[in-house]
Amino acid sequence: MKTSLVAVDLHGQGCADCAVRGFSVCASLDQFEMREFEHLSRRVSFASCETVFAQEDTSSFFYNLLDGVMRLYKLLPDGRRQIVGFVLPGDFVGMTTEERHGFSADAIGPVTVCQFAKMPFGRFAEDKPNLLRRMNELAVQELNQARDHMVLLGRRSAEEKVATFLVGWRDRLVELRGPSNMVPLPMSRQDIADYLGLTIETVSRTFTKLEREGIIAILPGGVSLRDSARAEALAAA
Amino acid sequence: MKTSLVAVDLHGQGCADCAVRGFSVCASLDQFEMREFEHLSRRVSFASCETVFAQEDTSSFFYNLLDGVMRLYKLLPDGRRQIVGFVLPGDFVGMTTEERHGFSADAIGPVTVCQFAKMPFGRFAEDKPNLLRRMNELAVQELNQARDHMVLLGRRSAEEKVATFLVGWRDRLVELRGPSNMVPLPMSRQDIADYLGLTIETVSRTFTKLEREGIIAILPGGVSLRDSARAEALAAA
DNA sequence: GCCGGTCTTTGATTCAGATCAATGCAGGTT
DNA sequence: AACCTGCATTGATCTGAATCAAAGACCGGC
Repeated sequence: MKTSLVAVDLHGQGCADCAVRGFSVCASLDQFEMREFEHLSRRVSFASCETVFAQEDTSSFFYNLLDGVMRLYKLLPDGRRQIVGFVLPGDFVGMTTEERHGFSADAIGPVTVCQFAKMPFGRFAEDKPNLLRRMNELAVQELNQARDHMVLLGRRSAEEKVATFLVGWRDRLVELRGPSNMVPLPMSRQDIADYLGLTIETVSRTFTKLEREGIIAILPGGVSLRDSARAEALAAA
Repeated sequence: MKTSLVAVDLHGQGCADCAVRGFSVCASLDQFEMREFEHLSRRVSFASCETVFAQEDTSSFFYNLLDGVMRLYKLLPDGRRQIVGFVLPGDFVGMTTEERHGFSADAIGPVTVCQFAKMPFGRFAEDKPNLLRRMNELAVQELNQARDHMVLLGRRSAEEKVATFLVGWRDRLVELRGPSNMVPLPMSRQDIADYLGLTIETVSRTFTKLEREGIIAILPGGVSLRDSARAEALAAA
């Protein structure tokens, strides 16, 4: 009886009641596969700012974000940082065939993940075309996002960068939580700067500029998109 | 007899003698699968500067580069261009589940590709875990490259960008053609600029600077890495 | 409420890289 | 050889964002 309880706890209350069940890789599994899959996973929580995995770590786990927000980033030897993405619930992280992750992930605020050991996951996925196709789909999606971000980093002005970020972040939240022009920003200004290839001062000044222009209102913990048409125009431009 | 000849021609002299057979997605197929696969593909050639597919095109084909070099790029409405990658023989291009490509590809010099119609390819791949896993591997590899490039675009100086590009391009050529410090650059300075998020003038000045410092020698059609240790140091920094 | 820390905003100044403007330099054509 | 034409290089100048330097603002802990 005790073992069973522990097991349930370790495997995280099962997938049946999982908030991200319909998204992520799980969406591709039928109920029998799901049952088996359940035993490969483990729910793990991290406190704010804790590191889930680091650049140089051996990549022994995959993660499915259940709750909270994470940042993924790469560090240069001299400490310069580039954030390569923010992770929201339902996102799948750490997919790789390489020995090491190549980037770090840490929690922005408290976070709960569904963790899979790489090896058993690999064995499970090996002969499941549905799951493999789904993983492909997700990888390709991420690749498209990455390419869009390259355009932003290489060819856009500070104002365009910030507007694009705000619109993009809002759109992701809308998909997750439904429409709203209030855009919570759990990450710091420094995080935003490191995501957009700017300095914290430039991000701050650009926020102020967008507010002066009536495009946004700066609120504690986020912004409100006052004139999303103009913000979107800046983002598309 | 005639039909057979035409078919052989259309399907491109078969896969058996294909130069990139051991690389790309093909590496995951056994000889029987290869036989079937052969009939899905068609060799197509493009002249220098011809467009293989455009950003807004419906993505009806995948491509496997057999010979030549291509550039992949995204255009902003106002004409700013970001090159998201250069393609060398063996590289697989156009993998996507989206309706449209989202980026353009054109030939730098004459090019030959192995072209697959998306639909029959999809049906063929559907239940082949080996092939699906291989495609995953390739997608993840590209994603890692894309993330490295984000760091370059967002956080590195002009000199570091150029050095990183030269070292990275040399390494890809070494893998393909064996070791050499002579680095042919089939793309124009403008292409390099649009890849690195710089202007053509800055690229040119940086080449000159690297030459003055004794790190490279500028030759017609390329450069020679005179001091690859120092170039690599700049690239890693 | 007050204190000490961290994060954000604002201001002054600098600088790397962009822009503007020639000039140089091949490869092809007549 | 003389003349294009499309790169590539070099020079002069400008500017957007970085850097340097203070203030504010916003906590959480007593």
